Amino acid sequence: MEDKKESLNFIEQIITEDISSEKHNGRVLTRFPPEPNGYLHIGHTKAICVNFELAEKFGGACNLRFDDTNPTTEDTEFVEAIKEDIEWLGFQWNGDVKFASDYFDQLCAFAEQMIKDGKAYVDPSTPEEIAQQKGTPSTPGTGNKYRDRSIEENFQLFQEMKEGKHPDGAMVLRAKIDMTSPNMLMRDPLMYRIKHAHHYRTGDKWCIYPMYDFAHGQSDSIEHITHSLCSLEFIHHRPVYDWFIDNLEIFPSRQIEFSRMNVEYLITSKRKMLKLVGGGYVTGWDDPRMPTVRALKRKGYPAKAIRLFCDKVGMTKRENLIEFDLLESCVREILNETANRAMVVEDPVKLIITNYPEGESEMLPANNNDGDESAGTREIPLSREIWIERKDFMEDAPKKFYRLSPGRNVRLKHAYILHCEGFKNNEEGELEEVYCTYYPNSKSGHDVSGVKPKGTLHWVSIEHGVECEIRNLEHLFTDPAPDSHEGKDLLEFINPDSIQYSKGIMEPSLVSATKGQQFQFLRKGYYCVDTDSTEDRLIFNRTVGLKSSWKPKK
RNA sequence: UGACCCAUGGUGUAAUUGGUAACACAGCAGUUUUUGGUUCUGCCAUUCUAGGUUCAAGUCCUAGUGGGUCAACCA
Repeated sequence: MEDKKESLNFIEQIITEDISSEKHNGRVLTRFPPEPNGYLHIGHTKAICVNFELAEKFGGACNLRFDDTNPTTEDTEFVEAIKEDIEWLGFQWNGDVKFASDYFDQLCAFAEQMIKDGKAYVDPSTPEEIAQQKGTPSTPGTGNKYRDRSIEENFQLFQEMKEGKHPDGAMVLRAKIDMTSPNMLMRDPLMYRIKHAHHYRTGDKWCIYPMYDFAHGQSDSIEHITHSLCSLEFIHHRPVYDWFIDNLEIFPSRQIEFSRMNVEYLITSKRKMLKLVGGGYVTGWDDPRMPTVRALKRKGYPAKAIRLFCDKVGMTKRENLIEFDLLESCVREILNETANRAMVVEDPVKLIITNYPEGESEMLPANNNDGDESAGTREIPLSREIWIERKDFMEDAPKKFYRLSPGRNVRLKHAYILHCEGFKNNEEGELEEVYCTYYPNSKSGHDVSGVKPKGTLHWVSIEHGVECEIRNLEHLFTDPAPDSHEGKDLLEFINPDSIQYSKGIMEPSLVSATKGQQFQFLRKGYYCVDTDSTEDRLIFNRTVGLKSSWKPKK
């Protein structure tokens, strides 16, 4: 039992081998390298968990480095948001936050070294010409005359680029690798381009900026990253990554790729998310239906649940589409332990306990969480008239309907057993009132009535109940993979009912609930106090429903 | 007309590295329960195809099939 062999995923195996061969003296340093040009989403959480947790598992650390080499898309606002999200997820990065822009001087020196080694050249070709000369994946590219420029001339031109003597797009610095490589990225990749743009950190100091391929590996190397874990889409960059490290003769960081995580109903393309926000399909980046980390948080998903989910999803190089059910199961698993229970009635119907004395009420004790005594207790007021859910009464009920129906018994949670005597419909034929008697000797915890009802209902005293708003959230899309349909726009799959607003009546103890606080509304689901809540009106997001084996058919 | 990555129940992963295909989620049935929640139990269902190596192949080799990826002065 104790010696159960723990299985390692393929990255853990690599790291284990590296440690046992004393590569880097057994040191493990990973990094999470976002570009500060947007908010983190569910897809990022996988990369975050992998990098931070693997480092921790092997006694190492994980750097947070902002890959900020494109001044026109990046902003300090996103730096702050990303840091906040990572901390919320419960991770602490190694030392100070790092920035690729802190390495601009070093990167520039690397470039000059490449030029002096005859391995880089300045090319004034237009983007179209460069693209054309690159060939296609199935046909080799051809070099141009600038490849053979002299070292002195290249050096001179690069200085001019750096000094701002040339306009944007006039020329680029390229690595001289192999224009006939079957790997397109090895066909003399661009190292530097001219951009007379203000950088949010370096200001106007630079007018040339390194490209990803000339910044990422070198930044890893500068930080002595041992294992640079990234998603599969970068696999073709690895030869470039290695080529620069080899030719610069710098610290040999190693890139390892894994498949990104795709989750049903959630999209992770920034462009597509922007479409949702920009088009008003959601209220913003933190709309609880969005796949961003801040949206999931607002919806009530605990950080622990998201991490549990990432762990359960595993680690491979395969394409995947993970069922939304797995995510929800993780959320329920965490919330079941941590969320206090409360009673809230949605779509209420009045129930009158006809033999309960008018004008009287009593306080009934209730556990906040039956599975966790430390969660404490609260008191719930009961009076003659209460709200119950409309769904909990049926005139002609099937045998398996364990709720209210004329002649049947049912328990009010934390209170007494009721016997249903009758009901009244309004003129439209809708249920208006339900009439019951209660067994005074059936009080919860002191039941000597001998009555054994099949079901238990939640309820709220009409006199004491407080109104709130409930936002019932569904998938934003009607299709589990809305962006996978060739020729069809994502917006064709928008779910028009992805958010439904309804009124709820809550037990009075909930009035002191604070933003972000999570509850299980008995028999309903898990709910979280939304940030839109005000002093006098609480708003709850439905985080996830409870599982239910009762399915009323037709 | 190229290169690279991948292929195990419905889904996601595992298999002591060549030795009885297992875990989780979902589904179904039951148990427990003052939540049709929770708990617990059981059931269902798996190695892409064809060759080869081997006493033995999910695992190694070859070919095929299928899926994915690769061209931005983005990262």
